[in-house]
Amino acid sequence: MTLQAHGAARGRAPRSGEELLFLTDDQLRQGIELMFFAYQAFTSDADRILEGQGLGRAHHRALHFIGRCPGLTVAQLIDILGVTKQSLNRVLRQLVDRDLVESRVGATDRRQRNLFLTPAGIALERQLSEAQRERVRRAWRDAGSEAVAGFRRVLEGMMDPDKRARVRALMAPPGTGG
Amino acid sequence: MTLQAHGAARGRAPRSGEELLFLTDDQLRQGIELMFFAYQAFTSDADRILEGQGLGRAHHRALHFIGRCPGLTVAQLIDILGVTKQSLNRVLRQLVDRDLVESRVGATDRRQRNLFLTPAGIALERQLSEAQRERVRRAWRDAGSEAVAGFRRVLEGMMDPDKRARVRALMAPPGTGG
DNA sequence: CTTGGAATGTCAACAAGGCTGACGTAAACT
DNA sequence: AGTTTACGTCAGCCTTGTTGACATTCCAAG
Repeated sequence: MTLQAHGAARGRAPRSGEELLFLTDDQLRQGIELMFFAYQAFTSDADRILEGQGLGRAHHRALHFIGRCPGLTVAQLIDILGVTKQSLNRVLRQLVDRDLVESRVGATDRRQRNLFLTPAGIALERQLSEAQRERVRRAWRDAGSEAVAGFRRVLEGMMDPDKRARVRALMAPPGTGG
Repeated sequence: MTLQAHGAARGRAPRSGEELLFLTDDQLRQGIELMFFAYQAFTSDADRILEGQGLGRAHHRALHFIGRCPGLTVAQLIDILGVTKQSLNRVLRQLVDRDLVESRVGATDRRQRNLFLTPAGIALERQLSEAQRERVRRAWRDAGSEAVAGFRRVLEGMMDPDKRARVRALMAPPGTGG
């Protein structure tokens, strides 16, 4: 498991100041597996809570982002989640039926629907994300702040640039210039 | 529902030597979202290749780990993937039918099946993981080696300890003591 | 040799959660 | 007035997960 730099030493001209990363296929594969295993563990917490409640991972994701951005529109949520409106709509309808989410007609544009969590929705979302937060909190605490910074940089770098930009714009509330 | 670190400064006794992380709910939530978005991007590459081929993400995962650990048994693969034998068996049968995977009767224990990639399987697995490797490679290169070390530490820390141990044992070939 | 249990394969039925296509409605834009 | 946009919805399909039940094969213990 120890990352051997397999082949010959090639292309090692050191980048000025920065050390050049020597990335073997083996190391990259380990990174890929780490993503898989970490995500598997990461989703297991909320899944456990949701099971038997008639809700699933899809509902959790919707609850999360509605809680995160109260009033966001259906189209925005579709873009974030990367699903079709039909798929999201099924989930959303179930959440509204259970009084976890409220869908209000848009104020300026009345075609739009602005989504909000109800008190019950807020409570469930808190419960769900608390499980995940606890896992992330522990991992971060054990890894240290430098590792956390690296974690963030790498994960951000893995996103598609345009998606990252759109998410940034949505997540950052309007008045986040300073 | 505890968690309001927001307000007063409490529990701030600095850990000796190590800097104490101030983990607000907000920071943790950002970390959670980062996991979601990065994983979303991360899986999209292989998904694109697989679409229309009659294969899906489940097949990719199986191919990956069979390629990684040639000869591993069905039970080991079930443990790695965290699915039922029925679910895995369907995927495996499709892979065998397409001559991407070979299932050999175990040498020592003939109840077991040892799984291997065929040449065609190796080719497909390479193509799939190359897409993912490219994404990871770019993210790592842009982030620098320290960030990569942090990325790894945090993701490893997110895994369940027993799962991590089992995976380590499986992934490290028998003679990886030195 | 018989029997129990472990590892595996397989069939059936079902559910969650994706997808496409088609259609409807209301509101906004031009 | 006509077109486009945002959303809801119905119908049908696919992948991939689940449980339950049962057959097979083989190792190991009695």
